[in-house]
Amino acid sequence: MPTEEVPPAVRATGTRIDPRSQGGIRTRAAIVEAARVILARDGFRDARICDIAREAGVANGSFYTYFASKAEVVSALLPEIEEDLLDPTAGPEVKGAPDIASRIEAMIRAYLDNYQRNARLLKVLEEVTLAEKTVAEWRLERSREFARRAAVDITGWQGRGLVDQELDPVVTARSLSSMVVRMAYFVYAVGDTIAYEDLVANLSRLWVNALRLPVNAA
Amino acid sequence: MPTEEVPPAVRATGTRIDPRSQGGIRTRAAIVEAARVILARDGFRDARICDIAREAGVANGSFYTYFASKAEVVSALLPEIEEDLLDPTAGPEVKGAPDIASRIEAMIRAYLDNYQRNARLLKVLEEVTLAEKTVAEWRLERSREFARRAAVDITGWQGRGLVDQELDPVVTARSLSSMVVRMAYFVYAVGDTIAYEDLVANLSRLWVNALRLPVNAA
Amino acid sequence: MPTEEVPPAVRATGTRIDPRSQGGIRTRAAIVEAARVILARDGFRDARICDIAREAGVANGSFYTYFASKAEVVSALLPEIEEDLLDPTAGPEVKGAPDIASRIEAMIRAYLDNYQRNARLLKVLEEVTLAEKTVAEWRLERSREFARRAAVDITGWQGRGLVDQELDPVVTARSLSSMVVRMAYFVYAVGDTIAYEDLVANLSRLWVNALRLPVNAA
Amino acid sequence: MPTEEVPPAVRATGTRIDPRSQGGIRTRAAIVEAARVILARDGFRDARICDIAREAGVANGSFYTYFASKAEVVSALLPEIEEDLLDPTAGPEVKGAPDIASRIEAMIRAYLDNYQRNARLLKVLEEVTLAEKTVAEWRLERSREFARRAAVDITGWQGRGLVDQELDPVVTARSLSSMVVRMAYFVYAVGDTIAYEDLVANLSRLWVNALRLPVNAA
DNA sequence: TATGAATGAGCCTTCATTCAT
DNA sequence: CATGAATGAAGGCTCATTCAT
Repeated sequence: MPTEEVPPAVRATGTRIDPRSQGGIRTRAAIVEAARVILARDGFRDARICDIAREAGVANGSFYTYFASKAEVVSALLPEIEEDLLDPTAGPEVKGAPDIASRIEAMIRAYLDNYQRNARLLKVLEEVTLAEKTVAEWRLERSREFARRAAVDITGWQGRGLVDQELDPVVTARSLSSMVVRMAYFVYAVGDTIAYEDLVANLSRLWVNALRLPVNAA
Repeated sequence: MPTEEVPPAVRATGTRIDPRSQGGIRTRAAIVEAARVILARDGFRDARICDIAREAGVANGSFYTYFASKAEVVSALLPEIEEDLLDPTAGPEVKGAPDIASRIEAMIRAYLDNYQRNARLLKVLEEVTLAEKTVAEWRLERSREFARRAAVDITGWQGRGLVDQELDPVVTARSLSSMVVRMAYFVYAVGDTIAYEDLVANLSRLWVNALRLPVNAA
Repeated sequence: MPTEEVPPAVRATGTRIDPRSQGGIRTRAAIVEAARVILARDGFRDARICDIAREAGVANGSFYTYFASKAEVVSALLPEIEEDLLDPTAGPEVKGAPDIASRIEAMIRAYLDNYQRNARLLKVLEEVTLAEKTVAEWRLERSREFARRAAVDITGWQGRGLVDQELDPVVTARSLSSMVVRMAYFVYAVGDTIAYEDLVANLSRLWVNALRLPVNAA
Repeated sequence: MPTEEVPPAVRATGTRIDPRSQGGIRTRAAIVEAARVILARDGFRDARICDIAREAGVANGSFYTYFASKAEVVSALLPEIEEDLLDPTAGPEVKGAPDIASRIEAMIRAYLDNYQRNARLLKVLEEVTLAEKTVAEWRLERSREFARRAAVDITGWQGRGLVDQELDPVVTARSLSSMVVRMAYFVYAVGDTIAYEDLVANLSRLWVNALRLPVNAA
């Protein structure tokens, strides 16, 4: 038990470097990529630092040159996941849809497709969210941001009399998104079996109904 | 180590007793109750067998007289959680509501209240679901069962022309439930801040809208 | 990096057992004895827990059943060293001396002899004192206690007009003891070479002179 | 790992440069100064090479351009400490004292003052002495040298009949110095509390008494 | 000479699980 | 059935040291 005034944790080797050299950048990237692979394979809890290091082709200690913990390397992975998750909304299919209902369907479809592609990693994200407050907060912020943007649309539609005026745009956006997220989680992460087209059709219709959108509103 | 690859050597000896003596029953119950306390306090990952044993006031080894692992004691906790979760649906407020919309609101209210009361444990449930296939399956089954029951209602309403005919009753029930579950999770487990009444009002209206229920249908 | 409110250190497995069973007592004793051997051999810094465990003939983890750290096992060793150190003062040779000067010489002789016997361990003690505040405090307290007792003698002698009235009994006791301790350290721990009898003769004479004790005062 | 058993593989490459360029000299000096700061802050064991390097504003590897180990940089610090420690003896107050007793008191005062100023570093010195044979030897040599010089005085005084003829000048010098050193260590490094003036007065009187110096001998 | 990332041996520590009493 | 000490595999993490640039 350390008796010194300054507890070790304070002096901790917490200072991880921000690579300056070319090699450093490459190594860091290799570790992040390896983490993606190992985390997808083993999940957060069962992923071992040494496996990530080996997968990255670096020494055990090199992991700690760039990250202080497993949680931290996940944080580094987050922005990539973020891009993945946000792209759908802005994808060409969504924008090109002729009416709002079609856009909603395209968005749901894009979300589910993306979830399916990244199911392993998104399950890990779920796991880390539970374990790491910082990640939970990041994720909450992302959700809110996403909801805020969706809320802008909803508010616009409300202004045009297309959507139930009594709904709170932000809570509605969060709720309907949650519905999609959760169903994607059940189907792709937990293993529920629902036919893809049934799922898309129902979720889309539930969105449209829930908003009270006229069928062909554009 | 991924759940599905546990080498035999590590796997617990398996044969756990089903207590016959009075003392045995009491001991087992003490352990289950202690597990509830410790899991709520520390979460699944951080809960230690020895802490549970101490909390139960029994020796370390006694845990293994009744359970082969942490996951197993959680399984023993499951029925209690199940009751908690299912009670709401059948609560007097739900049954006594004058119309369907009120019943839905009462149900959502009951669910949220219950979630709030058991937030810690439900967060653990989330955690274990991620970690333990058996629990994930149990939970999936519970969700389906719940959805099946809700689907019966929906189907009935569809038969009476009260609800959108195009919705698949089962997928719809699962989706709308997921929406509530997820929002409860965000608000009570992750820490999002949404005013309770706003949440209830919106979720209720989204349910009703999504089903296309006429306002005063009973 | 743990994100939980309660830092791990607080929930730490700090609770080490106080052995209840016969076997437990024996094991603990074996570890303490092994620690004595290994510490004497390697010093505090270089002593490894695993070496102590092996020397004790127990598993690595068993060390932690009884002690939370190397420092803690040293603390367990302390009382034994204490006895060693205090015995001299009360030894038969000291008590049986015909006059005060002889008693002082006997005491110094006893102290040096004891130091020589335990040189390795006392060097370790020196090391731990520097590294562990708790041990430093324990040692300081021991020194003071020792000085307090010596001060009683000095005060008595002052009362009888045998000793320089201007000396502060406590500071004097501490200073003269320090002189002996330090010389013992130099000769037996650091490796200085001074003939034993020269050392005893000089230290004794310095004590007597310093106190201004008449040669044959009894 | 005990100092004397360092396996060749672990031993540093050895050949360190003796800087010829201006820059080299400055870099080396920066490292030494940084070592002084970090060692004073963290102690020998807890001081890390990388911290010293950072403090010096040089790269990690640059440390090894000039020093093969932590112990070696301490050796480089030694001469500075030496100066600090020896200066007192030669300080103006000591030389200017009217009689021997006053000189002794001035010397003790100077020593304590200096110890207080450098307490942190002197504690480190204590630590390194325990850990590094070479430093222990250096220090022993310094002590002897100091004692030798003091012994010259004592011998002189004996020749003039001012001092107890039975004392061995060298052992006496070492012993009385040890007394002062140890008390300084206790008060300034370990944290004992003795009023400064009491300490000075007692130590001075003990010196004078121990030598049997007539009060006003000059 | 300076740089700073890479290395990896090595020690610490935990805790699920067993088993003799 | 209860006890509680013993076990030891497993992984985390550090940091002195090297070496290519």
